[in-house]
Amino acid sequence: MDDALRAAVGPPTLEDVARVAGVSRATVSRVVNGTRNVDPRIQDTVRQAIATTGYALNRAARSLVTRRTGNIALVVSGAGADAESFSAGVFTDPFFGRVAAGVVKFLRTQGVHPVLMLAETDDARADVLAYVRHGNADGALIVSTHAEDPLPALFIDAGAHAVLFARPARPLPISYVDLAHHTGAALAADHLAGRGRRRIATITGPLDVPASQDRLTGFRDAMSRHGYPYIPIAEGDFRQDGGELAMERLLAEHPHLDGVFAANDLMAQGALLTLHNHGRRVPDDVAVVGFDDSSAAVASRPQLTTVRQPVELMAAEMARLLLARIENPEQPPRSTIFEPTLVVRQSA
Amino acid sequence: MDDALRAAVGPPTLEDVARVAGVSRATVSRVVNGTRNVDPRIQDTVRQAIATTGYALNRAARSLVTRRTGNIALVVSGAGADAESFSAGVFTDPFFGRVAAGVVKFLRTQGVHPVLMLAETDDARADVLAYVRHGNADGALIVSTHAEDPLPALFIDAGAHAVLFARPARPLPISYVDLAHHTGAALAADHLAGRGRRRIATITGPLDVPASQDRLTGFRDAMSRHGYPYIPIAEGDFRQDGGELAMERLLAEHPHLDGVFAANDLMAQGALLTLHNHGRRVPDDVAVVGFDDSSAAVASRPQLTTVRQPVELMAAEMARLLLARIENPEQPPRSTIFEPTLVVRQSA
DNA sequence: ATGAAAGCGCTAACAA
DNA sequence: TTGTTAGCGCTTTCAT
Repeated sequence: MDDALRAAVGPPTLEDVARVAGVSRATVSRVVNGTRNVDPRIQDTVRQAIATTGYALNRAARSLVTRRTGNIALVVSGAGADAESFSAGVFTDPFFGRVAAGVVKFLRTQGVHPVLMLAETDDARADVLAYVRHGNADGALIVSTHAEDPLPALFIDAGAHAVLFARPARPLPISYVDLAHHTGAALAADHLAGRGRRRIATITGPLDVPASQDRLTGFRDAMSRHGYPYIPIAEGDFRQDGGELAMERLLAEHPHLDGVFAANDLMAQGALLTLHNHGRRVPDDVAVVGFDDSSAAVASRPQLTTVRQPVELMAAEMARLLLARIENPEQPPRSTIFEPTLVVRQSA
Repeated sequence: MDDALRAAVGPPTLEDVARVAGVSRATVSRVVNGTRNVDPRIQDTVRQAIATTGYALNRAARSLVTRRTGNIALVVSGAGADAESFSAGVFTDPFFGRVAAGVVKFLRTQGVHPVLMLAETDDARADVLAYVRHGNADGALIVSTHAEDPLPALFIDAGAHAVLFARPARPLPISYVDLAHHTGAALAADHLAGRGRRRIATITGPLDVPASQDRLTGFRDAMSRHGYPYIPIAEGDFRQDGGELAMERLLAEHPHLDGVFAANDLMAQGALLTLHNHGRRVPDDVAVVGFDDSSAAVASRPQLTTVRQPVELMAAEMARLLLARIENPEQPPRSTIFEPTLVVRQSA
């Protein structure tokens, strides 16, 4: 009778479980939260009661008192250039998909959930910041698409928790994960040199992005170790079109080149297209090495030899760093740098 | 003094705003929620106070009383085939990125936030269902990657709100958005026939997926209207590899074909590669039409003539349908079917 | 049109 | 080890 009434009223609460188990709300709460200091036999009783009532935690209620939500913001942030096309483009980039996959898979082992947010305008950035500042998420995972993204600084100023994917353009007291780009580029250089290539050029990413710079200097350093002090370069934009155009320029100025290192796979794919249009066979005439090991690497023909960036692992680590920070806010910013590996396929 | 104390204590609450504005909590709440019956002058005062205090709503507290979270689950659900590779692949598909973009952009106009979830195993599905059943999200947007996804039925049985992207394989009392695939395929057929192609074949998607079937029958119907009752087909898997292989088979059996309709752009891209390997020029020797107008359509060379699916709009509508359902749970399931358009580029 | 007050479900002192 | 109790910040009757 009483039970029937309750059933109609809503989902079971701690109170219901307590009544069924014949204990207090507090004890049930302790069991639910895995606190010690609860008699094993009572624990069993409580668990029984939880099962029979079909109890599930109300996160809003918990959140109200603990001031934790169990949610974190997964933010894709841009410099605010062309806001309209931004969202379409960024989510379509296979890179972001890998980040999302890595984050989701790690977070669910922790019972934490990612809230997807876009921060492509000043207003949107303010919203994101307000959202986490006001406790609607416990922190933010920020993936910036541009070098001068103001969002990380906003988070720092507000004292809100955040972890970045990739080192910020200017030093900031904030945690991030990144790749040893220098090492990765050296892997590419060694491979190209090892295949006997002598006239080697490189297509860089946008040079205001730290990763682009690091890949370029890493490549140059390694090549000069191999005895090639001068490396022709063409700046790209990390997109396929940019790769095509850059390759055109390189070919115009250096028609006899026999090796190219592109700073990401999308541009390498573009380079492949241009080379093909110019009748160059890959890898016979020109060897091409990409960077990332994204889906583009296996989608292109020939498939790309490329420097693998373990994006999913990096994303998981980013989430781990954030949760650690939330757990222990005193802890200073920490960063993790991952080591790249070379994946040899057909293009070089 | 009192203010300084408060500032150290935490973010401003309704109470703080009320004190500053010299009104009661209830009045501030009414202003915040846009309720009528508040004196315009008092509204102004309150808004002032909100601004000066930097007040922002605590969603957990609201959620506790309204039993709404303002969050919805954005679920990518698979049949559970190979759970491991699933997440990597699905988020990398440009299709999912477009859905996410459309959903995020629409939801933020409504002050609602999407929580990203993966449902690739039975356990994960149970988690997702429990999550929304227990009020941690107000409903779910489900994007299934396979025909026999059990998740929609689970939601229906549990009485939880959900809207699907694409009609389910077997009829279900649930809202969804979809495309007029039949019409889209006819667009492709008309275009191919209009270009004077006579020996036309098609690469289909997995034939247990409704969309694949609809595109196939739509294509056949239109072609027979053009006087071609027989159309060779090869079944693909909606991925590039599958397109390559299907094209191989088609070419082996019908070496003289001069037109191909692929049921999505990824497979069309694969077909392009195979055709190229066999020395066929596109569109001169063989015209190719894709489907989706995804990023692959502009990334391939030649760029694809394709049937455009307005995925972002469809995703936004999906979110709109869900919010409407949450607002008014009595309302029966509703579906919206979008019209495709033909985008003519270079491949046909 | 406004205010007073109850209470949403939970956690965390504090007592016992 | 367990129970009692006081809120967390908000919405929402019910009075006024």
